[in-house]
Amino acid sequence: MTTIQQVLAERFDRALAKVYGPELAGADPLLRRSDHADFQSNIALSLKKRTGDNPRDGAAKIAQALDSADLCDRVEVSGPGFINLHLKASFVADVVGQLGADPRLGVALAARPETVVIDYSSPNIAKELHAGHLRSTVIGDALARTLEAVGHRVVRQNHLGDWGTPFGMLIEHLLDLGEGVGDKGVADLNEFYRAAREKFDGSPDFAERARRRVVLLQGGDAPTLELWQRLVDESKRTFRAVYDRLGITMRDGDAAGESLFNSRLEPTVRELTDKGLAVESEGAICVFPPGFKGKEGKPVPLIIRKQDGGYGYATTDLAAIRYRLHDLGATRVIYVVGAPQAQHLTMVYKTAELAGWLVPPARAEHVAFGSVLGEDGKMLKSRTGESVKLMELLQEGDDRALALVREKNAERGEGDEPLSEGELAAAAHAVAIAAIKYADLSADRVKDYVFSWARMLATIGNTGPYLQYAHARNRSILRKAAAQGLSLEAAHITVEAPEERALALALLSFGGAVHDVVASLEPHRLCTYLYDLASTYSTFYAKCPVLKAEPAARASRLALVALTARVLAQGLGLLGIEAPERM
RNA sequence: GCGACACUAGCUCAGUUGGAUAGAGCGUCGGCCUCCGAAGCCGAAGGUCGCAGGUUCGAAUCCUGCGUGUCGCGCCA
Repeated sequence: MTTIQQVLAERFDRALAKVYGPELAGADPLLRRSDHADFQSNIALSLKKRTGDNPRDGAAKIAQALDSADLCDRVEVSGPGFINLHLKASFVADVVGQLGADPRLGVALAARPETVVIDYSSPNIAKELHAGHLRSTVIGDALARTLEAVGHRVVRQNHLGDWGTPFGMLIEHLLDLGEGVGDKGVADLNEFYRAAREKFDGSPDFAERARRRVVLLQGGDAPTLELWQRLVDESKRTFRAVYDRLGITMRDGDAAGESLFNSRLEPTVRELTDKGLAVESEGAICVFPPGFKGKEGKPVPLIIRKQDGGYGYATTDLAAIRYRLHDLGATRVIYVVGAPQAQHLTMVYKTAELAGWLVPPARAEHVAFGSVLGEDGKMLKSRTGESVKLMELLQEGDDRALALVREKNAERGEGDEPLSEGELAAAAHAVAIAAIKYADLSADRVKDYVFSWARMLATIGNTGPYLQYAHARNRSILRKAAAQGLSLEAAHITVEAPEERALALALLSFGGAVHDVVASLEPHRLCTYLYDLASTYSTFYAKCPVLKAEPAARASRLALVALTARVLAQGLGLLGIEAPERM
């Protein structure tokens, strides 16, 4: 389908060619939604330097030359040189009609589909997912869904912490516990890890065994690998349980943990050394990407082989980015990782560039995010000062949401069948997930945010439940219409009332909002859009009766309602949030 | 010491990449259910966009300096 902006932009091209000649025809008309009209063009202001015209005169010339009789009721120059466009209702109606017929709801496919690798979630083996993993998991998943929706090939990568020195103590602890560990000993992973750590710190004997075990593991000793595999499998099982419950699309097959790169570490170091990028320094082998200065102005190293000959995370990260670019064929590599790692990641990219792995159009991007804070303004912790397990967080969400849904269900009016116990539980779960995810996604991700059940579960304001409510209320009308035998298909849409026009224009902005997220990797832009759509719809809902309207208006409004339901459900879906029929 | 990020209404946050009178929500105050789900809608009050310079027709947005806070800066990830 064509968008309003496309149609207008084409007319501006022609007008610019007419006024200033073909060389300016391609200039961006800078079309924006406006408080003073439906759209405004800022083109005349931006052209001042190129044409010499003062913006008001230029705007007048362009407006005069603009062939817009079929699109606009009025085109006027205003302020310092804005061109205000008041669209004809018939034009808006025509385009929103096309939107209704478009299965993609105006979300254009990417002109150039890419292979995009998204590194997100990335928990550690033998530790449970906790609140610290929430943001990466939720944001990464929303981005994965959104990029897929515009036609990119998305490769999820769960960069599990499944290798390295901690596994010495974990395996020895597993051996100490003996048989039957699969069903009991590892069940509480946090406790398992804590106990292993305690022994490691407390017993030199145990610590020595652990160190020897690490050597066996890295040497590929079969019995050791078997034990390691048991830990990995058990951990993955708990990850899967959390992902399922939270509605995360990461699957077992997406696991690409540190162990995957074990065999590539030595070749990676060799390649970097051969290329002259890595040098010996203080007994270690390091890359010093230019432009990074630390204490006392000394260059900051990426240590790719430690003094003791071992490899650290820098080597793994380099092997991983090489794998993603070369083996997976990515042209876009996205890291959904906390903001504190910004410098480290930049150094990795720089090194990958110098090594000739990361070359345009391929690029690597850090989707940085801030911390989840408790109500005390510090990092979210449980009462006992430990990290909050995601599973427990999700349970609390379900409990709180169930109380909320139950309370609202009791207030239901006549003719509105109460929800069954099963429906209540399902709705509560959907609401809880919406609350948690939306709170995480709706603000600029680089800032910290305070985790507050009261705020995220609020039924008014910019929250997940508010959007779900708008959708559910909307679906209620459609159910009633269907029960009356009214058709939602192929209705001729008209936009007469201002609320209808506002709703139509809001619906038409969906594709743009989705592509904003694709470009910026900032899901909150879609949230802001959806909240605006839901608000606009709520106003329409209050002012424009649907089922009680005259047949022609009723059919048109029903089509708008149906379209709104689709956009809300689709938009929430891109964020990983369900839109229940009833709640 | 060097660097990154943040700072917008009492609180929580937007601000379409330099455009018109800086917008929402919460909270406060005041209206709206004989009418499609009031988990809603409408209205009011509320601002030195951290501070100071600069760039230009125009700056919350770009540049410089400063302040406050958070986080990094060699063998953890």
